[in-house]
Amino acid sequence: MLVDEIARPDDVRRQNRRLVLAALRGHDLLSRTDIVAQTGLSASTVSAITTALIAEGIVNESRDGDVTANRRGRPQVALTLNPEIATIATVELALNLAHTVLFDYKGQVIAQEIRRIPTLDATAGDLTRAICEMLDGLLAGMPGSAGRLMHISMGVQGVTDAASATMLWSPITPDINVAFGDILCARYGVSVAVANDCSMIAEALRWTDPEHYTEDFAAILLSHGIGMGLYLKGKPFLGVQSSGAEFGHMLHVPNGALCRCGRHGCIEAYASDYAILRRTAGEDEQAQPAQDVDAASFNAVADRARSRDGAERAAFRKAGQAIGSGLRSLFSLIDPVPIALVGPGAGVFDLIEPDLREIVSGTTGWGGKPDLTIRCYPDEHPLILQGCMMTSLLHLDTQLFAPGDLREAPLRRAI
Amino acid sequence: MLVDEIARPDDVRRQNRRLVLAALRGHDLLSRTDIVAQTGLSASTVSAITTALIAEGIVNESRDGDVTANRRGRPQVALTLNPEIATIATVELALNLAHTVLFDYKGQVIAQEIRRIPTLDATAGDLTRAICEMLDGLLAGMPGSAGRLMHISMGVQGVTDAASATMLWSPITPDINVAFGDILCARYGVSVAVANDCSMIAEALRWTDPEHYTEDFAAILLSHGIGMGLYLKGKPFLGVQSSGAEFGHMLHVPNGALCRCGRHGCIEAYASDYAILRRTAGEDEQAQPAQDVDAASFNAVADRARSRDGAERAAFRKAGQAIGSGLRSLFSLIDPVPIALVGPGAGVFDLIEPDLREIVSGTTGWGGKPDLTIRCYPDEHPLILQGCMMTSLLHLDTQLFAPGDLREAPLRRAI
DNA sequence: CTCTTTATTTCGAGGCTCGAAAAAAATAGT
DNA sequence: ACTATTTTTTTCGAGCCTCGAAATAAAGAG
Repeated sequence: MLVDEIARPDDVRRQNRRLVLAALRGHDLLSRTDIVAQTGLSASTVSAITTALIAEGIVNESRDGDVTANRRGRPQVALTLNPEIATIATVELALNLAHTVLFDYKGQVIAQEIRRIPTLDATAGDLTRAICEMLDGLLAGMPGSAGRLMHISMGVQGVTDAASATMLWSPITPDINVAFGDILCARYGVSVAVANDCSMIAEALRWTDPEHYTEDFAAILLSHGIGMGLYLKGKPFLGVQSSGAEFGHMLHVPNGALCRCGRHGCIEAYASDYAILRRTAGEDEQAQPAQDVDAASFNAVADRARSRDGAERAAFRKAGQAIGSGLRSLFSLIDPVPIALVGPGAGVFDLIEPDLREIVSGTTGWGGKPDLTIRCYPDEHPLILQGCMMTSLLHLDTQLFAPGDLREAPLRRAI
Repeated sequence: MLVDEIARPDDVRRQNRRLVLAALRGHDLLSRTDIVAQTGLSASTVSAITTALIAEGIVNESRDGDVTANRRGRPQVALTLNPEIATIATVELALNLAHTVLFDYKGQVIAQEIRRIPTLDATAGDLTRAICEMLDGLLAGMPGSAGRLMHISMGVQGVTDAASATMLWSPITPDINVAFGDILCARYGVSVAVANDCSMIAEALRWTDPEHYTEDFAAILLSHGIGMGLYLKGKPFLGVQSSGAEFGHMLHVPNGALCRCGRHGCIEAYASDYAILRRTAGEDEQAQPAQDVDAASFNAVADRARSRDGAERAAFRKAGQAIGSGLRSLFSLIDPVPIALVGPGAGVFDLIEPDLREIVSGTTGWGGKPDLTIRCYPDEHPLILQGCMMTSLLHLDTQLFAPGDLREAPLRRAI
């Protein structure tokens, strides 16, 4: 109905606990006084909240890390998140690749495994079996951490539904509607978040570079496919059905080139690696997209594009136009925001930048700000990993470690 | 910083008051028991809140409107918003038209004036002068209401910045960056909301037809220009700089037809009335857009398009393709949502629907739901009016009538 | 005129935040 | 060595809030 949520007195405490945990998450070592300064809460409230957090084992006093030594007055005692209160696991699933990691509550790596899997020929069963094998192995190797597993975050290439923690469609495997969330939840008894890898990248950027990526920004992954992770008003923007912002499948040319999604004219059909190679090879726009493009041949094409003005350079220019066209439409809807380009395509930004900027320029027709900030991150994997980690840790901070819920078993998957 | 907002105990009461007022706003006559059922609050809390609201004069007990007559037990006493506690004013500013209305707190019209103004030749000063004259006249005619004026909402054609309550650019007048908010705020001493007319339409739909327009939907105005009002997750979506979702200026054809905004290839340059007439007249795509298109000639073209297959019909088909192309991109970003088409363009929907649907079809490449709901509302003015009204009333409900703030003078403009 | 039924208010318990005062724990000065 | 000063942290009481239970109010039914 129209009724929003009803507020209860203890919601206040929940919210302020979140604030304290967020402060601690951002700064590792903080005294109570620091927390007062950061959050704006009163000293009494911070005292009450921190004593509770310490009693529950979520936060530790760390005497050795003395923040302010040799000053007059009672010394501050530094607080820090207790790394051993929880373990989380992350899974990155990409083309021919699965990467699982175990982290502690402070975000330090406990153990990890990278495995090459022929995903194009793998069924949903194959994939889940491999992932579970890997997780089982990690947990078995770290018996101390196994019992403390509290959340799993998964970043996958493809279209996901966050609400049902399902991978709806992915270019890396023929199977569709794979309910990774339910499967992993059933096996490990913890809540599971499944999201598009681009959402994870956005999450990572927000935490690693809060200077530049604060309230509103977009991370665009230029790789095998074209995806986007979007932050609006300081919150991750997932689509209405929470299948994410499919930047790569905005329409660039009506009835244009064949896209891997089966439709025609998508941005991806001009700007992804397969699109660039298809054009470079002189194939028809309607030719079936390659399922896999290896980095070597992509880089070879980029090198040729840089050395001489030919079909290669033209293909990258087309890519720049496609992305620029998408950005122009995106900016019409949500106003210009800082853009992060991530993945192999970011490594060849010099080849696409001029055309991209030409199309985007004059975004605001009535004379608004025309400047466009773009930063490039050629390697997407560390960002995906970190995004998964932050997703899990933030889930613990906000959901699980809210008062009262602490001891309840997390039976359902996460939002 | 990263810190969200800090919660205090009285925030709880504020939120729950909002809930009670929202229930009353939606149902006119409600007993305390009804409110308990609607909101989920306890009877004690509802009792406490309603007695406070009655004491402050915001709510009235209405004995005559007996909800449940002739039943056993103590009869329920109906509560209703007190229409006389506040007056609000709305201003609709469109091409050659200004429409001002005074409403009471229950949303009933007190007085209104419609005035035809040659806006294309009017300066910002002319416009504000006219608006103030009209408002002064209405307030003078209703001496009882004048002192109770508490908010003004303005819906204008063009690009607005809600945060600064400014009209950044508008097709109806040459002047730009007109700070209507500051001007009206200074003159009447109340907070002022200035928004795009399409946002107002969305607001109105949400309240008049909550069945169909709940959490997520878009209202697209097809008229002199092409605009959009968007609701996401039950909240109005204004762009990052809160200049709104400029659907009409998404890119349809790179380097395409000349748009009134000065750029090329915008959807509006194909789908607005001036675009259709330009094409019908056989003019070049790059010809300067007409500043004003009268309804009669537009309808004449539509009639010809219906009667024979010629340039007219082709123009409407182009319009359908442009809108369809925009919808396809929009749906890629935010998933399909119900669409309301509003304004003159909605009256000729039969002419654009086939092409529109053909382009949109297959929106979700991976096999998601393809169904697209479109409803048409040929007359935009009642919706704009109602949207302005609801914006003001909701502002009073949520901001002004929160406890503690009641007697403070509203000196700044609204968000 | 009493009984039953339903609506609303009152009252006490248990939260919460906050400011002021108290306690704790160090350095500085004599 | 011992007191004064300074800074951090905790404790305590006031003033919010919601809620459940009990009390009160106001009808119709018998």
